[in-house]
Amino acid sequence: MANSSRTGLNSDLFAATSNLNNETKYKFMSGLAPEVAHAVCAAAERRSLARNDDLIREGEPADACYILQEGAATVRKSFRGGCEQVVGFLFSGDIMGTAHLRQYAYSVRMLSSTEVLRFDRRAFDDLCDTYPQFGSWLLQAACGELAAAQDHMLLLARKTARERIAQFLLHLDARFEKRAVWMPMRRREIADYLGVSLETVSRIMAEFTRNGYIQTDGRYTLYILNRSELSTLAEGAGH
Amino acid sequence: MANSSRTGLNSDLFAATSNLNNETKYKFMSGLAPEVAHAVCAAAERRSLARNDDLIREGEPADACYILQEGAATVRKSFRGGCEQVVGFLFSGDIMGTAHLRQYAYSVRMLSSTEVLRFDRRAFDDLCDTYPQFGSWLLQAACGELAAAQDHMLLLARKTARERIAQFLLHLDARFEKRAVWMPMRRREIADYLGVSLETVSRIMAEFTRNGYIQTDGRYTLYILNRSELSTLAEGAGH
DNA sequence: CGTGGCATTGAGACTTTTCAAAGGCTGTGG
DNA sequence: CCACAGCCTTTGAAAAGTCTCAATGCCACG
Repeated sequence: MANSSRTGLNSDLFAATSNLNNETKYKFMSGLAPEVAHAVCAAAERRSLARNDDLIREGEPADACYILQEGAATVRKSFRGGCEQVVGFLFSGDIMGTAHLRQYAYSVRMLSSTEVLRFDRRAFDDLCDTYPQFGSWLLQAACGELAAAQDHMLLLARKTARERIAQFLLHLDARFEKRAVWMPMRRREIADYLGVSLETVSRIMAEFTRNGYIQTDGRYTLYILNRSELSTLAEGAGH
Repeated sequence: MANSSRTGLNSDLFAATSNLNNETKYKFMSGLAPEVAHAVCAAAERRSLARNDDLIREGEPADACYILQEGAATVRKSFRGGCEQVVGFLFSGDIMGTAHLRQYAYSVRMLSSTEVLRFDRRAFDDLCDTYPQFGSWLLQAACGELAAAQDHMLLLARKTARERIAQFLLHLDARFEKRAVWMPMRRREIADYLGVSLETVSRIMAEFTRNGYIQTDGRYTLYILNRSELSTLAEGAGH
């Protein structure tokens, strides 16, 4: 199920370079000079987590950063005290926990069993000071995430439910080179992320299936049958 | 109209330190060591712009970064080819144009006459390499913006029009220390930013005025009369 | 093989949008 | 300095899309 060729969410950087430099131990570090990559690896500690484990909890002291090595996760923010809202999905290569304050600004909960690299915050800051290249690499990644966040805001602010779901499915598809798209998240989580009700997600995916745009195989596997029609829908035909 | 005590949008960093270190030439640089701040200033070039000028255009080569010194601006992304969508507002202290790619990912259009500091991209990168502290300061700012973007996603994904507008007005209010809130943007731009129609903005602001929560004086000036009631509304009473 | 969570489907209700028209402010030109 | 023109805002009524509530069905896991 887990698939090592997935590239990161919100990370054009990783996607652009993921086929190069496979000599480096971890693909997400391609782009860094070998000695920098080596120093970064040396500072990391491997950890394994199971589905539904929380790697990071919003509000707790931000004393470590993580890079997702294998698996998938949700980014959540608490909302009106009780509820939690999904504001992003993470896949391998994504960075987690680079807070600008003392506390984490969001929670990260695993969608599958995962492997992460843990960086002690102090060690991480030292790496930035010692290797400016690492710092600017991180800055690039942050700017990329910000750009992705702006795209998502646009989706949330202006698109219809149909457009949102078409775009979401295409994004997932683009992230996997395989024909089958891995969908480890629940309807509830997709709905939260896209700002619609879970019933609407269900209804529109049923509609897409009826129209022959997609096909599902169980809960976790999706096939895109008509990419161009979905693209047209996602861009908002008829506006 | 322009007001030098405004702090930056999306910039808790600036807000937190804006009352300290007034010896430094530009308040947004407090937090940086004096020699770093000096080097940064030396690399900057002042520019003035008028209302409706575009500082940055989406898709053009990203060969400079800017810091907004005085005034206000909108961040825009093109949408369905023709239209533009407002994804953010900028005030003094905010950083613009730190793209992770070769091209700018968004446009920046001025809402008022403004003063900006221009940094040649190469000079900017050199500063990052020479002064790791500057790089991490930028990273912090980027993480802060990302956190703000996530908050905004939450607003767009889950809040009602009434809640969105209440939160928006409170955010504007928090950014100014004065009693009067400066609102240089049009209804259309507020509506885009909040993901509602401009008529809805108008209707709900009229409702807030009827209820005695706010008071407007011309198009550009707003007074918050009942902060606590607006807070309750913004958090979504009754969910 | 049962049980509980998750997904699907339907019908009615509600918020918000769209379309349309009138009113008011702003800034420009005389 | 005043008047006018144009744009922006306000307000109303009807329509559309999405949500909520509710019941049924399916699948995975113990």
